[in-house]
Amino acid sequence: MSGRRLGPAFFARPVEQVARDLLGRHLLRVVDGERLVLRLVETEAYAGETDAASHARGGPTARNRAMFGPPGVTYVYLIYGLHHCLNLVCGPAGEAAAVLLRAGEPLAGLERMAALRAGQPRRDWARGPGRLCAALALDRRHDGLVLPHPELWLEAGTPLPNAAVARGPRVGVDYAGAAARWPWRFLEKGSPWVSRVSRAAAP
DNA sequence: GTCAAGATTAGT
DNA sequence: CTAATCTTGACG
Repeated sequence: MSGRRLGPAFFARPVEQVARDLLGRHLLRVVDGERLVLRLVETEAYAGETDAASHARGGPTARNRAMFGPPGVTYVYLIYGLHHCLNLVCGPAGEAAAVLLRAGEPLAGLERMAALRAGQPRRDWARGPGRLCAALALDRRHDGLVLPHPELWLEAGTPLPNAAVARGPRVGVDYAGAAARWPWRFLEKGSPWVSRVSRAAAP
């Protein structure tokens, strides 16, 4: 196996620290009794109400309620009425900080992910936050779960050394003013599994 | 009540 | 570059 299951203590830290530390960790998902494994290669940190780019900026709503829960809770939202995105709540309860999981390298359950991705090219299974949720069959029903959960959890995996980590501004948050330029996107240098936007931005 | 825009993606 | 399609927050 890939190590111990990560619990609340892992997430109860500053959100940008957790986002950095999630790279190289393993995200596990059980679908119909089958184990799917992704090795995380791209994340983004979002703070709470002080972050103009965060969904929590306006306080709690029906959609973002889970963000205000304790560390280790999932926040899954629907974007553009089409795609789901998975976040993990960080910091103390009520702070509403969370890490968006943007991309992962598939390690196990490839056939199942292929079926869930319905005809997409194999290399595209988990590149991008919407694709990641599609590959793992995650949607709003998985909002507010407490990790570790019987069908969704994180294992220690192998954290990346600093030399293997790149960072840059968050994607798609131009509306957020100065906060749009905070370097809170973290990714594995040179990984072919990072999202399309991160590949385009890479040298 | 209306309405514009969004932490995206696939297809022109 | 644009369509697809649902939730939210601003505005009356």
